[in-house]
Amino acid sequence: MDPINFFKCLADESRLKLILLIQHVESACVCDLMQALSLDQPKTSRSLAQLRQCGIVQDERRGKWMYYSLHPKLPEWANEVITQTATQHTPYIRDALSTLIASQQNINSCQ
Amino acid sequence: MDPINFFKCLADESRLKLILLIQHVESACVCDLMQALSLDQPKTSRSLAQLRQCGIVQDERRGKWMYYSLHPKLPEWANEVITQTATQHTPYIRDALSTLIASQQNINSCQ
DNA sequence: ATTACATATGTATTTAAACGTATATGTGTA
DNA sequence: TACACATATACGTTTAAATACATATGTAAT
Repeated sequence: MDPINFFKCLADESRLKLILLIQHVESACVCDLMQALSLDQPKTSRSLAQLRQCGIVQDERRGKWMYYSLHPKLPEWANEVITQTATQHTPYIRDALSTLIASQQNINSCQ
Repeated sequence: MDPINFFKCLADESRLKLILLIQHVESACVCDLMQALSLDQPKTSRSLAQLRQCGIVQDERRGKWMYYSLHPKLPEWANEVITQTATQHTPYIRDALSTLIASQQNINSCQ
């Protein structure tokens, strides 16, 4: 994991919020994430792709949906950076996070 | 300290190395830093200015020289991010760090 | 096989960041 | 006051990143 590339990923509002959301909920599908952050579909997908290429997240297909989670092989220092950022910036994603959790609990989510 | 801006600062090789060097030696002047990293003067100065504006470093004039150190009011989470990065990336700055330490010990430094 | 839906990618354009060069500021010294 | 040195900033140019819109892929259901 190249530190420059890693920090570039965190240096963008959409990507940083995606990371923080994903680390809070363990795993989330693209449609729920784009809704929670009010992002359009290509932007969400591209942002997640960049995080995936960098090794920050992994994806997993379940039927039509792609689920993203933090990459299990994320180096400890990177994990620590994300955790520190998450604990200090909960307000920063509060609304998005409750939207996300709500739609995950909704059985009609991603209909 | 805005996290996006903070991570933008870390997302550049010169700036990240400057931070890691400064963190290791407590305080360093611009001429020693530019030498250690083989950067030209305007680039070094600009990079440090950006770190200063973001609140990551502080500067202090001593005669003709400007000395930079980590900002004492750096939030704990940011400090932790820098520390984690530093401990995991010592090889990344090893050569520059020994050059820097050598020129700091040299009485003719910054002549 | 066709259609609908979820997600990914291509491409052209806009926007922002980095860079190089020149110049300005600020300090110590002759 | 004039000069040399250390550092900072201005400005035009290049390079890279972000964005919008269109289209492609891949899956499930009819």
